[in-house]
Amino acid sequence: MLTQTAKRAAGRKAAPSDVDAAIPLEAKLQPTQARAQDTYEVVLATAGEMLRDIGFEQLTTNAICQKAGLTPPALYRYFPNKYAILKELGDRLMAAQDDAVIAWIGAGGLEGATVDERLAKSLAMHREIIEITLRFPGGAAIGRALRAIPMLQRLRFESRDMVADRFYDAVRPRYPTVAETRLRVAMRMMVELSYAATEMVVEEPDRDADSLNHEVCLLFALYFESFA
Amino acid sequence: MLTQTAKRAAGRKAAPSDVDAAIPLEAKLQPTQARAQDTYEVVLATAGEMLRDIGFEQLTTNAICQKAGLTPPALYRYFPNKYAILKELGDRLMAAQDDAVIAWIGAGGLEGATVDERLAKSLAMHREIIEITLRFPGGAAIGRALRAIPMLQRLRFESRDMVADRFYDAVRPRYPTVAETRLRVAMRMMVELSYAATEMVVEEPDRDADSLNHEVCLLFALYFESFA
DNA sequence: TGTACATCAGTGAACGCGCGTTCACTGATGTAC
DNA sequence: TGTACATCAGTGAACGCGCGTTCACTGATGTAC
Repeated sequence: MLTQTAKRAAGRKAAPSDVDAAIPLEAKLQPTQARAQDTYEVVLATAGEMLRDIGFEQLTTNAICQKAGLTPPALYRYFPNKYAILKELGDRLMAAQDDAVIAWIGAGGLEGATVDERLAKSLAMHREIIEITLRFPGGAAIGRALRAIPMLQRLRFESRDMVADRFYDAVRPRYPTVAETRLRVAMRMMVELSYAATEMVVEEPDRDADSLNHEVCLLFALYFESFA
Repeated sequence: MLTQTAKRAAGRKAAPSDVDAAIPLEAKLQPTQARAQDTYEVVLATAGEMLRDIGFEQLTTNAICQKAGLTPPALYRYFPNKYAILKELGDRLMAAQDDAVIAWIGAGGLEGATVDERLAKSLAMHREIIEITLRFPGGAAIGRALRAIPMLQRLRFESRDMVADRFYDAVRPRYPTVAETRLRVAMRMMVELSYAATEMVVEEPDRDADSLNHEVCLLFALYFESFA
């Protein structure tokens, strides 16, 4: 059973921009039978947990198989190597976050009569993203892997740039005097720093998580005011 | 020949907070003779370059030795494993950055009569940090490793928290009405997001580097205004 | 509705490679008198 | 100032382990008639 997010991530796999990678990252076969689907999912779920527990450097395909109760050839039926597994996890996490942000923009998250109102909305969104990441098995570790592994960096950049474009589209009409280049750069910076803020909270969730969220949202709210 | 930064990094090594790590990260022996000092440094320099070229996952001690023109036992004389090398590189990069920021605060970087003046000062500092990172062999890759490798994360957190404390000390008298807890959280957030902004620029140095710097500094300048 | 066959899914066992690491040793440098 | 000795620095060669990966195979599921 695929979730909406998983389906979307699967859809991304065919993107031709990945074929130039030296190491293949795409799934070899898509599972067709229900049993195979389970295997595919259990590999990902197990990898996520192990990523959280031991980090992606210690993560090995053999260890995933052992913990998942599979033999290596079963894993290799679907994934050419461990990076393909990380890529799929990364795709799904990014997609889950992106979907939430895009839905939030679509629901008027950026609109609000007063600064306080806009601040409250963005705070709710930040909390939601953190919630999504914490609930995702190995979410924090996947975030780290997306930054650290060169072949996954592109994924992160593409996700960020796409979200930044949506922000641009949403705020463009509101600040007609700001130059396009500047507004685009500003949105890209804001999205990147929002990611960083999310990671900061999920890496140390017991350290002033909500105060941090609050300050981050205030930071951006004041910045947005300056465009008006 | 040790630079100031290197000396300071070496001084940190004795910190007792590291002894509880399962994998030893401390240098086994400090080189005494000049020839040994060269070996120590060439290992670090080579590791930095390779980190930049292939990433820390592909980095192996054997490969470092081969590229550096050494045999493995020479490396193992000083470093117990590859993480110790990464830790030393991380120590040095963090120290170089921290030194610059602390010097900047000490020279009145946070002071200025107008917003524009303060903005110009912080812009100069951000540019300097980026310059330091780009000039450091494998600087961007070391930054990634500091985020991604669990045993190096602490290093990054300690550096960030220390710098945040310095910021706190510097701005505390200026904003007497702001609660201590809040001001500390705010400074920690600001330093973390500054790191993220630096990494954003060094990862994609050709993409609007200076515009990004400018927006980041504006972002923080406006935020600081709100405390007054 | 049952049977035969094709395809899908997963197993058991092992492979070669290269990784981190070490042993026994030689050569270089420093120092005491 | 030279010699003897101690210590420091680095080498050559190899080790065992576990990693990613594959081969030949069995069992499960789906489908045509």
